[in-house]
Amino acid sequence: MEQTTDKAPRTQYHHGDLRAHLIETVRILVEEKGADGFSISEAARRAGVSSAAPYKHFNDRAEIVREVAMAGIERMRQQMDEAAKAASGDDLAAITALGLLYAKFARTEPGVFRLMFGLTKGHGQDPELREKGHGCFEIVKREVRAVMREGTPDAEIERRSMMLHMFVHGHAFLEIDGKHDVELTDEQEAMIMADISRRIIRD
Amino acid sequence: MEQTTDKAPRTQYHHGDLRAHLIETVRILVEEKGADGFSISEAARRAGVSSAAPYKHFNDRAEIVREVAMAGIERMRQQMDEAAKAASGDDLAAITALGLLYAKFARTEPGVFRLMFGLTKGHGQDPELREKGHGCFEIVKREVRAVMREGTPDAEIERRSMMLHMFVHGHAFLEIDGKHDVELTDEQEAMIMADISRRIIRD
DNA sequence: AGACATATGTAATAGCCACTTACTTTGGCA
DNA sequence: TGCCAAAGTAAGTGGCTATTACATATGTCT
Repeated sequence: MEQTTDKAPRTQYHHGDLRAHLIETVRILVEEKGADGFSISEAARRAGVSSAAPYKHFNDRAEIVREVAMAGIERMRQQMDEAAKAASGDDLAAITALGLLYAKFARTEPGVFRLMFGLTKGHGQDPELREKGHGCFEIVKREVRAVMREGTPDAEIERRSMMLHMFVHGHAFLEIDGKHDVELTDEQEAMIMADISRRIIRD
Repeated sequence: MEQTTDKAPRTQYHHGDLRAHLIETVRILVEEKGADGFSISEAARRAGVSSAAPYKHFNDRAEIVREVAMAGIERMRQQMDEAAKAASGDDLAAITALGLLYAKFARTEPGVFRLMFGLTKGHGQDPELREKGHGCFEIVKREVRAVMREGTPDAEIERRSMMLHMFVHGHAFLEIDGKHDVELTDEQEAMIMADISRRIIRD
């Protein structure tokens, strides 16, 4: 029925769902070769279409990559939702779990993870990307509020949540960029994440 | 005497010091347009030489960019040295100052800062870059050791230093990528940096 | 001083890429 | 059934990386 095999030519003139297929192909290429290590022509070849075909579905290269980044944020938000739900209530467990998930996502999809952040100049201004990122941060704030004493002002919730985000964000990037002096085992990472959660949340 | 003006053709056949001039030109281009927003041809045009000239001094594009990143790390290390020296002894002041400097460097030279880290696939494996980065981290560890009680094991110094690095690294990237929900004033940043230093160092 | 080797420049070129234009095929719907 | 819009193709433009063959300057040795 569907022709999704890489590099194989189609039997039908029309692809079926070239747009979605290209986004997935580019996602794979981003992981294989990095965000700037592949060409749209290459993605088209893998999809079995001409190099002009992608431009029937996207204005330019940046738009395809942007879709891959958006899908990545969406994926992360879902995983964060699940992780928070699974550990909610247990004091700092949910916050620690969210931090570990952030790092795990970065390790699992380093290419897409990089895309979700440093993409390009002006990338941070894209309102849709911003909103999706905001959605992830809301999950963190919700869990932070849950473990802080009642009456804590919003600004303080925001401040603690930001501090947590800064930490896990730096950890994730240092790890996928191979900048850690010493590699952490999973246990050490879990210990550090629980430790920093306590240090940041508790007075 | 010297012809360094952009886009102007030289009067001499030989440039004088094209290698250094190109590194500086590329540094500027990296800040203006991002690491992948410019071409070596463009740098050559700005330097007033043919598009083939750069390849007399560098094997490929990546090598030029690498030199720019290296110079950036070196610049940051010098600034860290000064910052640590200026505040040393004052309990957590030196550590806070180092954190603030990290963020300030990222704001001042975001293009080069990105280069120094996420550059490309396999970038983290470059031994010379790693060693230079190591030099920066040694400054942090030295200051951490200075404020922790005597007899603290190396592993614990390393652990606290890593935690500090993770935090400031995440803060720097979230800021230059425009991902902070709310912008921090300089005062708020200084407060947060002092706060996290205390939280991470103190038991 | 003269001559040669080497360093450093240029022009021309190959191969790839992003993106456009003009044309073709196909599927859906009136 | 016939027609139109959607989605494909082939061919072309201009730019980029990198190479090759060639030109010119620099310095060193006698």
